[in-house]
Amino acid sequence: MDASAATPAPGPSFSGAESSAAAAQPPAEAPQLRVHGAGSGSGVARACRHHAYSRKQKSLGLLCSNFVALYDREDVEVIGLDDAAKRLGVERRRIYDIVNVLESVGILVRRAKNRYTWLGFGGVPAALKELKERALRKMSGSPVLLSMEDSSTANLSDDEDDEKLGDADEDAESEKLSQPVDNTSDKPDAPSCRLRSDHRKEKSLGLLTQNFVKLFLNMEVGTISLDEAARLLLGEGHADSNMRTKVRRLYDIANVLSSLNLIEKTQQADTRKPAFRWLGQAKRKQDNNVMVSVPPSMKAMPNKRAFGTDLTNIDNKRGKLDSAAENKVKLMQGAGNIVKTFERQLVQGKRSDFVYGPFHPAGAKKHETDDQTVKQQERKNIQDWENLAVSFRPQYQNQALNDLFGHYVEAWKSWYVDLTQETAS
DNA sequence: TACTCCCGCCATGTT
DNA sequence: AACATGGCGGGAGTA
Repeated sequence: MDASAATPAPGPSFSGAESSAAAAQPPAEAPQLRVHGAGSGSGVARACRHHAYSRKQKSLGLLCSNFVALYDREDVEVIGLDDAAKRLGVERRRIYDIVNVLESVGILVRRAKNRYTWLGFGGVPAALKELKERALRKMSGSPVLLSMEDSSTANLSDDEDDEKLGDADEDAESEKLSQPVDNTSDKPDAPSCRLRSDHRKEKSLGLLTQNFVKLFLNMEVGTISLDEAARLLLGEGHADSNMRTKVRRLYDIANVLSSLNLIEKTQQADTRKPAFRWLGQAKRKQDNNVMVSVPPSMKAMPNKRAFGTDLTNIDNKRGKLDSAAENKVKLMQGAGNIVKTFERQLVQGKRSDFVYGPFHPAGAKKHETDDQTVKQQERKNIQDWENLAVSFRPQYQNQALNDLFGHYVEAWKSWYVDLTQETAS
């Protein structure tokens, strides 16, 4: 049976039926699970009672918080997906989402089918470190700042997999971060090169999560909007549909990461555009949400959307599309994007929340954008770029990076010039 | 209206 | 074949 079967159908559903009635019920001592709400303890929880269907109560972020609340305890070791789904009153499918993200940041590990081991927040630093290192490693061997391991993914467009089959790009998802215990090595014929199936994994939520995180870890991007992130991860020249899908996934991921306090939602000071800022301090979120114990089956709400009967993906052709436009993503372009983000922050100076990374360029003061002429500003910006170039470069420890940076600077500059010309016209 | 993002169909992978 | 995973995108809630 599939997810739907595990779905606590509206109504009784939770009758226990399961092995241990105990397990079936949110354990009394179990941490309280929360429900989003404007604080008024009353309303929200009950809300569902009255067809006040609230999306927020079902958000992945909240689910994640509850998941963590449920398992972040000493005595927890093994986590069963079914059990989790049951306790949290959601369908299995959602648990996969959560678990994939959590695994990506080292909070748990998949041990076997249906079985995960809780590592806790203590596992995060190491996971992040590993991510960062991996990216750096890759960086030195690839022309793009951000590990392209997956960005390539999409670029290779959805159908011409294999292009990167034997690629030296090894690890990519290969390690999928974990999987230590089972499989991996046991693959019957453990082909040394990637399987076509990897193609699928390349788009996994877990991998996407890691790359999203890397964006922060390596780029020192203070904040980034999901569009930007998607663009960076995808590379230029992608069908809108691709973009939209990626962004959707990023929303999912961002919500989970937010609930872990790894990132936080803010706004790009200038554009007002929603964006996320890296916090890096994974921990249980302590918001003032109402604490209520989650009813065994939260799905009791009448499904406004009448799912299940819906024929959504009719004609769906999963792998399709993308007329595979230009699969060849210009690496420099990728870099250019990264820069754009960075540059925008610099240029617009309004970004009070921009945080430079460890290699904070001494000369890159954030200039306050008052009302002086744009021209002046532009001139100044260009200069800043130069300063940046100087102050940045020495920071790189390895030569490859160093050279690499040179390219970027050039690209940035030319990009910037283009931009200003464009705007001028 | 645009932005968010839940939901579950169904392809793909595993046993 | 049955079951486990999880990509994906429609379209409903929210702002």
